[in-house]
Amino acid sequence: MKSIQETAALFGVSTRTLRYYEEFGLLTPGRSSGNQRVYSSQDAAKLKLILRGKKYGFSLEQIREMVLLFDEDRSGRKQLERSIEYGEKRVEEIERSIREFQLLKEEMEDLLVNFKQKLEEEES
Amino acid sequence: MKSIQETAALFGVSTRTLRYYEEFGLLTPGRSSGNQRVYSSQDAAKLKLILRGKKYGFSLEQIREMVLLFDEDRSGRKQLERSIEYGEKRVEEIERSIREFQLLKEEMEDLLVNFKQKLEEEES
DNA sequence: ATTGTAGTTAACGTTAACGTCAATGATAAA
DNA sequence: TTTATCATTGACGTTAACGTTAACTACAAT
Repeated sequence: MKSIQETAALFGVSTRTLRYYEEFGLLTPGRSSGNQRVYSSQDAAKLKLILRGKKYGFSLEQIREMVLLFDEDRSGRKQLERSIEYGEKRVEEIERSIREFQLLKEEMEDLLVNFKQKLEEEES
Repeated sequence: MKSIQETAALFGVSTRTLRYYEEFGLLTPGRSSGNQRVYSSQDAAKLKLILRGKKYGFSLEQIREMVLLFDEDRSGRKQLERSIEYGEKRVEEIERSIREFQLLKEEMEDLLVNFKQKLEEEES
């Protein structure tokens, strides 16, 4: 159980960010007797996923959908099945992303080879 | 040589976007006798790179740096060498991105396995 | 020559994802 | 118990990447 400051420092984000994520419905830390936010390790795990998503350009809206997957409060089996289905779709999307990233990499490598050839031409 | 409309339609962006990219210094199409923008195939190739970058969450600022790599007007050898160095750095960054994406994928797959186990437990 | 569509610049509007106060309440240290 | 932090909820400010509108010009077709 950590305070908002500790959690923010631990993940390198601002406290405002944590409050915003809560306001946005992404994170729902508990409250102390004096109404102060307390972050469990569950919350931390969730935050880790959120930040990983952010790192790769997903919007908070998309992340919300992804994170809802990992909430325990799914009601019943149908919900669970739909969650799995949705999760598998996401994995496919990520696989597609990886492939396209690889393409981007290859394109850049090709262009670099061109550049190097130009350098060698100048040499002679 | 295409008009702004044709180019925009071809790439699925708005004309405003093309004008903004120019204003931002990313794209520099030629002008017709009547001062209207004309896009060459070179411009189109550049635009393609820009959009690919965007797709993966790079900012226009970062893209500007990347795209400058591919401009022909590099002055002299030193510039070319620096371009290559910078390009190789980018490739490394992309490789790192790919690795982390793969991690994200694996994490999600693990979570899906957990979900499925829960489903099976309910079954019994 | 006129009409309709597409183009131009300039300027203000918009949304996401926070940053930054301000006014006030909670907690820990002396 | 006072003081110094740290917390809370508004509310307004900010930046990137365009959208939208206005007032005007170019061009293609009839």
